[in-house]
Amino acid sequence: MPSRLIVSRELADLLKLLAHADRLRLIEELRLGEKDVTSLAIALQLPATRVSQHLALLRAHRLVEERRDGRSHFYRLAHAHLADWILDALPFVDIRKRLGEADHIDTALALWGVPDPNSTH
Amino acid sequence: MPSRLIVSRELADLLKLLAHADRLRLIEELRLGEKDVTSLAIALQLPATRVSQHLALLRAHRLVEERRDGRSHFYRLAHAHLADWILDALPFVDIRKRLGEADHIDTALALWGVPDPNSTH
DNA sequence: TGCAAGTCTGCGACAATTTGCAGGCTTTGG
DNA sequence: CCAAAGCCTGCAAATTGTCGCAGACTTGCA
Repeated sequence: MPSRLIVSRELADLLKLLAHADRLRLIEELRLGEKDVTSLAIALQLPATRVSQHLALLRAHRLVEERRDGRSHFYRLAHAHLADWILDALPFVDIRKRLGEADHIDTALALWGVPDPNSTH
Repeated sequence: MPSRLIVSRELADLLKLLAHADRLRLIEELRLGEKDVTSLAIALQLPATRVSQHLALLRAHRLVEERRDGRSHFYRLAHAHLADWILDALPFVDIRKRLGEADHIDTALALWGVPDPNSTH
């Protein structure tokens, strides 16, 4: 019954794909909608070549989808909730890195334009 | 304002830590409660040394906590919802790997003893 | 047609991770 | 005290991932 092994391998592949600061920022950057490679490169202050390489990886695993318009290639998230799911991991980040700031998580969420859940009910 | 960069790096570190099939299986194995190293090694069919090395990593990032009783070292999840959050990622796994099985996700969940959410309401 | 903008892919050097093995530490039982 | 059980750490080889650069491809425009 190696099914659990197979599933854990697939999950590990997915997490490996996401385990890179630039790719995480790309995904969060696409939270609000599609963007082209140049815009993403400017927003993240990265060379367009590297952005393209990251997007190629995300695309190979079907996490983003591509649309071409003229010379530009626009990318969007294939799963609308992927960016949310990633931010759900913030509580698991080592507490020692969040020192001195009890509302660090909310601050981080606000940085990505996520409304504070504590103020919505 | 490099805060977003810092947060993305912390998240990437966390994901990197989780991006290993053995460590994922360890975490899922601890879902139901604490276990000692030998039990984990037997359950996962891995050499105890490797299990210990994986646990050391998870421990360094405060994802698991250790309790010593005699010669045995028992480990438990530091965050009760970590295992759940990981399984929430199953919908993002490349659809091509889930061929021919529409309820593959539920099957995977059942493999780890998670009750089917579709049958609870 | 020619050229530039925008993006992609291949390749090589460099960096990080994984894994088995050897040895060490602590506890239990005699 | 001594030996074995249970676990941990350090180290080196092998594997894997990253990143910059060079070159290619397509599209828009003159």
